[in-house]
Amino acid sequence: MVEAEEETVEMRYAAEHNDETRGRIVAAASRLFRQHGIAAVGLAKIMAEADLTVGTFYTHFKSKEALLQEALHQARNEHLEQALRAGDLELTIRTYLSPGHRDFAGGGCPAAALASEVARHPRATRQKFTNNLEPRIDTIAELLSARRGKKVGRAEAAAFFGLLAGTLQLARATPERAESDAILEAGVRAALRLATSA
Amino acid sequence: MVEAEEETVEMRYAAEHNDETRGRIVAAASRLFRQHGIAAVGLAKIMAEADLTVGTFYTHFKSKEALLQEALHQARNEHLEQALRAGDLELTIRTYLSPGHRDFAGGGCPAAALASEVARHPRATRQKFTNNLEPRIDTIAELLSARRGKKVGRAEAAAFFGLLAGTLQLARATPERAESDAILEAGVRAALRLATSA
DNA sequence: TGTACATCAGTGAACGCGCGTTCACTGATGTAC
DNA sequence: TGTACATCAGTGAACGCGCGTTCACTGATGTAC
Repeated sequence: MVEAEEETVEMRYAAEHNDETRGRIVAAASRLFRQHGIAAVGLAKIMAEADLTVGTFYTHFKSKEALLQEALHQARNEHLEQALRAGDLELTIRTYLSPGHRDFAGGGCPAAALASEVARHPRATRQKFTNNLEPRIDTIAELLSARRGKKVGRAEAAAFFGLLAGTLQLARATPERAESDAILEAGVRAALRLATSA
Repeated sequence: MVEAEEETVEMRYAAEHNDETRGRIVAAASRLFRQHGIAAVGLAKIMAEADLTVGTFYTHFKSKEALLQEALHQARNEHLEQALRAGDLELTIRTYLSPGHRDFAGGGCPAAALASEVARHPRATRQKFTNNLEPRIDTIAELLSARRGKKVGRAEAAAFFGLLAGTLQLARATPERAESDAILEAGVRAALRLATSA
């Protein structure tokens, strides 16, 4: 048998067309999952948000779980990224624990919105979730190290991040707005104290 | 018209029988909600867990939402309560951020398990959630005040509690056990530092 | 003490609905010639 | 440059399933007499 040649017949849609559609689905899912929770959002709603019908979903993804993994991989919080990129820990804290972030979960931190739900999903999904968090936590570790003048490890940075995510969640669950605002402000003070202590 | 007399015909099951059944349903719901999430647990599963059939659910509750409110009202974490009652903040922290608590969400803290999901429920439900947390947070405020030798308010205690809940959630979502354990330990150190700082 | 019976907790089947997923089909795309 | 046509993204209806909720019925309970 002679070498089987790769006779790929090239007659499909431009690759960028599919990428663009796939990206629209992931973006819609990422936003809707964070806003309403994973179980509460159906594929029909996601596809409608991406201006498509349900049927074409399986052209792009193997299952809802696969889409979730992709959505967790891609989820970004613009404002937070910006503050981290600027290397400004105090701005990061104030941005994270702001009324804006509290009231706009759809574009916010995936950890605050989905951590407890993701914890009940398959290992592969949890892995995508932590992979997404990892670079952010590493950056926080660097910023904490610089502030304290002493090497701060990843686990310690994760605990610091836990303070931010947990406090935002409590603020979101608190029905009284004034009380919720107070929790955010107290969270900022606690985070700053934790960032600077010996 | 003469005064309409209260001619209550007394011919029903003993009140304690109904209370006992209702309590069994709430206990099952409280455990299952914390373990698998609210949306993921159906009434049939809850009623089966309470050794009843679905049909009788509406004899005891108006709706699933009403049961959820009751379950949030009743949810207790035995070990944590004990540590708080003992007035031991360090034991409270170590109990909360323990592998046991991480691996046993069904009997654990409702905030760590359900905060982000409850945040998307009606105001009345969120109120029940915060009502449940309130005495615990007040106790933490007292313990923090004693440790720091300075009055610590409720919002600040809530932020401290956010650190515990958020860190436990990250530990639960982290697939690598060693990494998860490290996050819990770092959380304990961070909480202790936060508890004692000026 | 024994019996008749009103109450209502509990049963189990059914309701409409939205879910994730499948599938036969349509029609826009872009290459081949 | 124009046309024929293979590909496959997209459509829309259907699948079985479990959901929350309803309801006609059953039968254990415990009081009345």
